[in-house]
Formats: sequence, structure tokens, C-alpha cells
Amino acid sequence: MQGDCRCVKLDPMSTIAKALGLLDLFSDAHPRLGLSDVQRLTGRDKATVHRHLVALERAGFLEQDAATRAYRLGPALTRLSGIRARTVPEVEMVRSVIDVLSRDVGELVHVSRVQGFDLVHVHHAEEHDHPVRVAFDAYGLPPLFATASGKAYLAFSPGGLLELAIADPRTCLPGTPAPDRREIEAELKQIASLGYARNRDALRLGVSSVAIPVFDGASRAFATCSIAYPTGRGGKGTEARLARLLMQRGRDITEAMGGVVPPHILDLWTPSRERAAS
Amino acid sequence: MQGDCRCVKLDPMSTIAKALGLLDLFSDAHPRLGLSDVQRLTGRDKATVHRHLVALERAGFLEQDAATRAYRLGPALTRLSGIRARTVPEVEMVRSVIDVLSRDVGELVHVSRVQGFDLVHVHHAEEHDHPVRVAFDAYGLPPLFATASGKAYLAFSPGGLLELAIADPRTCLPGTPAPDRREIEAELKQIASLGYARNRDALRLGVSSVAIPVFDGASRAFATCSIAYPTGRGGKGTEARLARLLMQRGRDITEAMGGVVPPHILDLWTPSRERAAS
DNA sequence: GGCAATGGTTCATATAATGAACCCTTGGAT
DNA sequence: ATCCAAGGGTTCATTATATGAACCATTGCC
Repeated sequence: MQGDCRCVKLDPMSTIAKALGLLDLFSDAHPRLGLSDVQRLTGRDKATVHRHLVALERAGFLEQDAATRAYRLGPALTRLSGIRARTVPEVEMVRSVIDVLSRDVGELVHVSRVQGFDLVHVHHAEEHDHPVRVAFDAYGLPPLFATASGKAYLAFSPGGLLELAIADPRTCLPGTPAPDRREIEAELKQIASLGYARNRDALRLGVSSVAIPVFDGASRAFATCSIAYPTGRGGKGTEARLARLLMQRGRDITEAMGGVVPPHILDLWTPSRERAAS
Repeated sequence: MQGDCRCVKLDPMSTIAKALGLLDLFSDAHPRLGLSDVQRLTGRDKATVHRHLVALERAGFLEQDAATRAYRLGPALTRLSGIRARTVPEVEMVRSVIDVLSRDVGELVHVSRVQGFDLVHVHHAEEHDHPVRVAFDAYGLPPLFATASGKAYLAFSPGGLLELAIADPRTCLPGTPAPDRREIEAELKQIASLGYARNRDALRLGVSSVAIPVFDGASRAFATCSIAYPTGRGGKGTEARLARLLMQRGRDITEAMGGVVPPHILDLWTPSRERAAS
């Protein structure tokens, strides 16, 4: 154990950043924290922490339970989040998350909303490190069963939808036979257990992709996010690596659009978090 | 004009409070603000404002449009607000707003949720200044048509609901004749144009009340908030005064529960705001 | 080409954040 | 009943941090 983790003189955090950082300690797993909890989690002085908590409370970002004296997230967040939801268009909401993801993976990232049985473009980002990359093609309007996105959507939607999708001719590539019911069901089941859908050379030769669903406020899938990459790139581990990165961001993407990821999916996507907090 | 509004040495605002205060400048009417806008609105130094904006942005509470360089509310608000919605029970959300309202008006304030055609208790607050006051009676389960709350709910719900409500025997006091259709419709229309419902001695002699609806995230009425007071108190102006105070808080109540007040109702409730911002 | 307005940065100065020590209350253990 | 530990909260001298006048860069306009 060399060095007791005393941070090596980063640029001194602003007081504001320190205070706002406290809000990030509150989570679904730990929605209520006392002064001591916060002090332990941050390692800062109790007096400082207390002043920060009070400042946040006065602004409505926290509120204190009169009985237990514990703090929890406050009503101002609901108010401001409402303003954001009403005034910022959907595209702008995902943009930041998607852009970062694209930069991290160096491939084309694509968010589409499901409307009826069509995928409609919401936003895409391509940060191309590689000379060979997948070009974005917004107007392809690929059918549900031909894309990883479509399958990701169906795999995380209630079963009734699949019936309708199979019946609808527009969900398959023109000229392709209607998909086999048993086969599709098996594939969707696998997707549901993996946490993501994949595609290899199905839509266009040489193009593969991985995709996950995006959930709305009632935890229903309503959109998808996918990464497209040249099939040849990187060998066997590529799909798994991209899928992992995508799933890691799954929560952020859904929440950026104001949605809620169902808990069991969250477990699939972020297997071993939440162990830092006591 | 005596004194040029140079604030008379209040306890020096913490940096945190100043920064968080900036977020309150963003509203439905002004969702995007540039550095200069913020500087003008606050009167603070440009450098200070800029540092605060950057700090808020780094924490995800604001984000900056790359093209226009304007700031808008950021994704962290959505994230945190989601945690709050999932972890804080409904009762706790309204509590603070209701408690303050009750203290302000000195009467019984009552929030109920509509389930089917029943009103179920969510939270009440009674800050009794007056020796004579209305005692809270949670288990009365009064029928829709006998209360201001019930009428407020119906008046701000789609028309089809009224049909069903009239047909249902449980919406009236036992032993009372079914309400006259035309009469009710006229009353609801008046309520919709006033912005609140009222009741005088209908449910219990000597008890009057005013009520407004509470809206959910899709701007549908789903609950109500009412003030009950002794009919005799304060003479003629009382109802109008209480109604005004109630409507002033209408937005806060709805937003505390994660809802959105429809714009035309908001105009009824807060007639002349939003004039400070240029 | 000059002017005004916007977004952003610098650096000496003064103000506001910090933390060790302190107090008060609660809830078990003994 | 008494003690002890832990939690929430406060004080005040010290110093680190936030501040703002002046400055630069870019854009749009007459």
C-alpha cells in the first residue's frame, strides 16, 4: 500500500463543485444520507459538509427529514428537470451522452425512436478514429427484424408486440421470407438475457452492430441506441467490448431522455456497482 | 428613488447559493441564457458569473449549446429528479409545500388523490392560528360531487369523465338525488374559468372550502388540494383570498409531485409573472 | 474600417470557505 | 441511574478560495 490515496494536488475543486458533488452520493440504493454518512463518503470535514448540505437545502436541492434529520434529494430538482424536459428537444438531450460514447468507442453511434414498426432517426454521432468506418445513412429506414436496434426493442417489450411485428410485412427486408416464429423467439430470449442485441452483416455486408433499448418514464422501451462497426475490425473480442461499453452507458442514455431503466435490466448492464457506499 | 437597491448587508450569500441561484433564472419562458443575459439578470461580475456557469456545467446542471454558446439546464437534473421520484414517497413530496401553505393561511390544507371516483387521503396539514378551525377527518371519504376537491378534479378533466361520474351512484351523498346534468355542467364550466372550485356548507354545515386540481406528468388532473375553513370566518373576501393563495401555490404543488401544469391553467393561476426577465 | 456586443481569461486583492475543537442530544450498554 | 459512543450541529482563528477591474478575441453591423 504505497500512498494513502491523498489526491495528488489536482486543480483545486471549486466550492460549487464540491457541494454539487454531494448530490451524486444520493442514489436509488442510498436515497437518504445523514451528515455523518456524507462526511464518511467524502472524507471532508464535518463542518464543511454541513455547510454545503445546508446551502443545498436552502436552495431546494436537498430536503431534510424533520424526524430522522437525514437528507434526501429536494423538490427543486423536480422543478428544474421539468423545465428541461419541456424546453430542450429530445435530440439535444441525448446529444452529450452519445457524443461522448462515440468518442470513446471511435465508431458510429445511433439513437432512433420506434414509431409504429419504423425506426426513426433521433441523433447520431461519428467520431472516426479509424480510416475505415461505417458511414451514416439516415434514410435507410431499415425494417425492425433486419437491425440490432429493432431486435433490441422487441426483446425488451411485452410479448404481444412480437405477434404484431411478425404479422406486419414491413418489419422484414423486402424479398426476404417472413421470419420463423420459434427462431425469433429464441433469439429475443437470448438478447434479453445478454442485455444487448447484435447483428453481423445482416443489413449490409461488412457492417455489424450492437444495440440496446432506451426506456421511457414508465420503463417501457421506446427507442434504441446502437453502435455500428466494420465486421472485420478488431477480431473476436470486438462485439463483446463494444456491447460492454454500450451497456455501461445504457442508464445514462435512458435517463438523459427522462426515462427509467427497469431494475433487472440495470443489473444486467452494471453488474457490480454500488459497493463503495457502506 | 431613495437608495439604489444596493442590498443592505444581508448575511453574505454562500458561493454555493449564488451559483445555484443561477439555475432559477432558467424557466419555460427563458430556457436558454447567454453569459451576458445571466450577468445582466444577476448584476454580478461577468467573470464570477462565468466561473459559476462553468462549474454548474461541469457538474451536469447546465449544458452549453456548442453553436450559440448559450446555456441551458443540464442532464444531471433529470438524473437526480428521477432518483427523487423513485425513492421519495408521494406524501413526502407535497409535505413541504403543503406545510408552508397551511402556515401561511392558518387553515386546514388537504391533498387527496383521485382513485376511481374516490378521494383518498395523501397528506394534510393544519397550522391553527385560530381557536375555531376545521378539524381533519381523514375517513369521511366524501363523494366527488359533495366536495370542492371533487368538483375541481372533474372541472379540469376530459368531458367523458363527467358522464361516468354522474352515472355512478357513489359520487353523491347517500340520500341525495342525482345531480342535475345541466346544473353541474354550468358549475364545472365556471370552475374551469375561475381556476378553482368552492363549496359552502355542502358537506358539513359551517365548513367551506376552496380546491384546485393537481396535474401529473402528462398534465392530466390526478389529485386535488383544498383549503377548508369555517364558513363564518372573515366575511365576504375570505373565499377569494384563500383561493388566490391556493392558486399561487398550484404550480408548486403540482411540480412537487412531478407533474406539469397546463399553460392555460398556469395563466389563470399566476396572471402577471415573468415580467422581470427582459 | 471602426464600433458595440458577446464570450471568455488574468491576476492582485479581499472575502468567504475551511477544520480542529467544542456543545448538545439520543440510544444503547453496564 | 450512569457511562460511553455516535450523531447532528456550531464557533472562530487561519488561509485558501472567490472575486472583479482590466484585458483579449470573435462576431455582426453600420
